[in-house]
Amino acid sequence: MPDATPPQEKPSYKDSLNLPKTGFAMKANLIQAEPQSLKRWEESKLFDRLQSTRAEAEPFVFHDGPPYANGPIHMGHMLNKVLKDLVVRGALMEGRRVRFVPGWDTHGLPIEHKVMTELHEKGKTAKLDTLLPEQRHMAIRRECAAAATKFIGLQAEQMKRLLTLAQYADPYYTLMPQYEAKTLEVFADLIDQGVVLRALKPVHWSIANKTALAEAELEYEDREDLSVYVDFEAADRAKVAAAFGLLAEAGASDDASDDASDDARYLDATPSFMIWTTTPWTLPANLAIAVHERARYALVEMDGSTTIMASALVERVVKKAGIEKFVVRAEVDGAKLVGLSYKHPFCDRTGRIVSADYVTLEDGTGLVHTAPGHGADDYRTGLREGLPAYCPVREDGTYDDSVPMWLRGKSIWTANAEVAEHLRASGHLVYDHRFTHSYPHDWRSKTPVIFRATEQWFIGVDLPMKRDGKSLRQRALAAIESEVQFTPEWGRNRMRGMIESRPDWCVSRQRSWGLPIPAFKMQDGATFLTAASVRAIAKRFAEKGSDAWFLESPVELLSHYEPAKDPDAPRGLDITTLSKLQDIFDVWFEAGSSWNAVLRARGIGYPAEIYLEGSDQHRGWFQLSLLPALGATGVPPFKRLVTHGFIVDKDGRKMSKSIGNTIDVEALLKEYGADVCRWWVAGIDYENDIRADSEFFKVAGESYRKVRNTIRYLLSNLEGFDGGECDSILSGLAHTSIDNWMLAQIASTQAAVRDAVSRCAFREAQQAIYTLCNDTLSAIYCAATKDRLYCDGRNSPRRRASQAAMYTACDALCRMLAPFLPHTADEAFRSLTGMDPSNTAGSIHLERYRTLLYTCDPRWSEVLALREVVKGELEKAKSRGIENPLDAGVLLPTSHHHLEEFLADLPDLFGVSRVVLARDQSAIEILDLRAEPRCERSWKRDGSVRTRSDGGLLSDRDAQAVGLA
RNA sequence: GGGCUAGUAGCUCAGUUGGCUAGAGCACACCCCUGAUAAGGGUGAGGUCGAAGGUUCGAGUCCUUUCUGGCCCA
Repeated sequence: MPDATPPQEKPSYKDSLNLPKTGFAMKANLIQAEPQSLKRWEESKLFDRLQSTRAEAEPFVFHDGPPYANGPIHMGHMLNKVLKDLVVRGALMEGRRVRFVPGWDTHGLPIEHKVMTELHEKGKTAKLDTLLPEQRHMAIRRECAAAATKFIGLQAEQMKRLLTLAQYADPYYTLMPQYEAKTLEVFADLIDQGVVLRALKPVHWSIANKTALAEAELEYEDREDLSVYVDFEAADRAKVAAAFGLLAEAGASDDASDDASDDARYLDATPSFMIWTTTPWTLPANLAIAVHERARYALVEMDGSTTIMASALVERVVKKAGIEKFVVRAEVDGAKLVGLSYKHPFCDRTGRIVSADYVTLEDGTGLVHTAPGHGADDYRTGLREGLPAYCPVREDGTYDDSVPMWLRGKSIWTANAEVAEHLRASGHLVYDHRFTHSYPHDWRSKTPVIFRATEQWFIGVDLPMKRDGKSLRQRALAAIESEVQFTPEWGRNRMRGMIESRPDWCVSRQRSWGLPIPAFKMQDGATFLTAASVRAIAKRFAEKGSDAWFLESPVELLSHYEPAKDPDAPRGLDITTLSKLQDIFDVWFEAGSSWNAVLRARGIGYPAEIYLEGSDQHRGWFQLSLLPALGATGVPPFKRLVTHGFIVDKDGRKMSKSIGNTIDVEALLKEYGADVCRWWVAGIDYENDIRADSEFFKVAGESYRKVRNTIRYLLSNLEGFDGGECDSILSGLAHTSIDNWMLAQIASTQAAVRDAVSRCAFREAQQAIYTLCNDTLSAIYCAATKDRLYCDGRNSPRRRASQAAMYTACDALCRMLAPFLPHTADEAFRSLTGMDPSNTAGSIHLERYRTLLYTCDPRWSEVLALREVVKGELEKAKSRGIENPLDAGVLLPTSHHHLEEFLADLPDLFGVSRVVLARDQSAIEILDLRAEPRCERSWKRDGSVRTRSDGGLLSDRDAQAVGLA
């Protein structure tokens, strides 16, 4: 049955309210909107305008470490680039002039190896090998340059998509002629300081291709080799005896008795040191035997000979050699053996026992054959012991004339057996056998690789520099100690340790894809390289690029060189007879010269305030920038080093493609947008490992939405409000008003954010902003002022004051958020200031922080504490049926009467209808107002509600607002 | 194997020089609001501080050992 009487028409006041309204959408739609912001900034030349409008501003020198251009960006790049952008944009908001030039590392083996692999797969390497060396270099270099350029383009687009602000129109690449020239100038400065030297160092060497190889070019394959146990006769029996606490021979001691039992005290045969090696061909280069100082060594008598080896290995060795009887005469720590000497079994020299901590007791004899010219460990030991990197093997794998006659000119591979036979014949061979092991091979020729000492260029870290006689190591340690700040602080220890223990820096490589070391060979075989000649070549490279090294003659290359003006020019120098050497620089030397090639060459400033990279760069870019810079300028290139950790998966394990736990940056950007990704980065504790999982970005997205919604709410209450009126309205604000309290919170938060950002404590800044949005604004201020904004007359002073406060808050929030959320902050700012879409020039990113001087009454902490207590009481009152706070009133006891000045705002602050300072009240009491009339417009029961002339139940305030006095 | 570093609620993190019942936020549960509404507010539960031992009146904090990760070397 249809209802006969229609529902009674009640007066509806909804239309008379000032309800929120804004064009700022709740849904961010970042995926579509961000590219539009990006386009607007690009078209309005935001970066350029920031340079020109701040020409006079205090510069902030910040420098980009060049990532390697060999693939799309990954999570590590995203982390690094966003952190850097927070630094850049943070400084911009402080009003600084920031010219951040993005850079790329373009030379080096990874690209060359990739290119060579591709050429190999296409069957083009054979053709390459038919070319003359310089043509071959050029062919490879052209391919490498194309590959590097391709990846730079890809990475730059991805970095821009992360909304990072940098001089993308004019980046730096290490392959640019100007950059190459500036790198050479650093090298020339180091030559001037006297720290560049040429010395031997073992490298992986392919005999088949007569070339040095890098680790990445090795393939490990099984190979059968000859393994030999060899006795090296001690040079001085007495000293060995003494080391083992024995006497050298019977009667050597005056007080020796004739007692036959004392035979045990005598060592009457000359003992040998037994070594083991799987490369008998390196025995001619043996210069030392290494022992471990803390390992035990035994003096063993067996089959008529006396031999020294590690105690732990005696049984195994004896068993292998098939020796039946043996006696351990004495034992001693390796430390006691250090310094003893021995006779080389077939070369006319003695060697000595040295200490090395890489000696293990897993294989062999515990005494390690050491040939500094043929092994990496051996070389290091040799450096420490002052032994030369002696290498009697020529580049074709044959011995030179420094070895005994019977080996000269022989190939090392045939020498393996011959050496063993020779040792057997002379009685030095204890045991030999053939065995199969994993051995490095040249990836191209598939032939076994050897370690062979070759001439290399070094930067000596212990040589005194001309400037002040200090070495690079001394200067670097001093800089780390007191001239550079570290974030986190432990970076200082880490880097100090690395500098203390680092060897000379080998800066030469035998490759194609890199900056040539501009050294020449003179007719007499001497090397020609002076500071002046390097500077002359630098000029030439600046004009022609470093390809000139492979395309031009020495005369052309040295066209800017004037021997007469070069005090270091060698006597009898004849440029026309020079030949070019073919080494290139370690890519780290190029990257490590960027402070000169970018900061100084472009007039940006020196040194940089901050270098910010992953913690792996303590050994990499940081250290290898510090050393050249200290050499060339005497001053560290950075005032502060900030490092971040590595991205690991949600279980804390490193990300790798093979495990399949990587996160694709491109996919993240497509799903969440850059602002959310940046919000995630801003919130992480970047100093340590950073766990990442796609789920975490959902959380960041939620947090972002909270901030966005708070801004949206502020904007929605500012419809038609003119921000220009803020100052005049707020100047009359009562010190005890909630508006003033909120503005004081904005001011202190902004101060905290600025401080945190300047310290790169982005997480701290982000949390302060989030708390401001979530607590101060959303939960407290906006909830409290909702009533006056909605229900007061549109132009009531109370409403206008809150609008002015909200405008100021929103404006400040945009500025605080600008570094973190470049798109959202700009979108909000443009909405706040009423910018037309056609206005493409205006942007938050041209602004800076505004000084906010608001402070609030100190009693506010009491008021807020009271609010917490009241919330608790209201919660309890729910059990009495008072579930809606607007059904409640609050009686405040006498003890709170000193808060009378705050009374006007207290009902709104508590969310209740009425607050009364009661007389003779001892405790807070919640009043049940449900029996009182409820205003049909504001839903408050404030005691003034009564029926008005239109028939509606309204409070006085609401009646006035709708014009019903 | 060495240097540096981390391990606190399901998750992300705070916890000054050792000092009250170890704090936030998110997520979760319950409630309110329905005039920020694919929003907003309130309340609550949740931790033997990686493990073991030690110093101390008292240890998340200091010492030793150890386990599990990370970066860089070897």
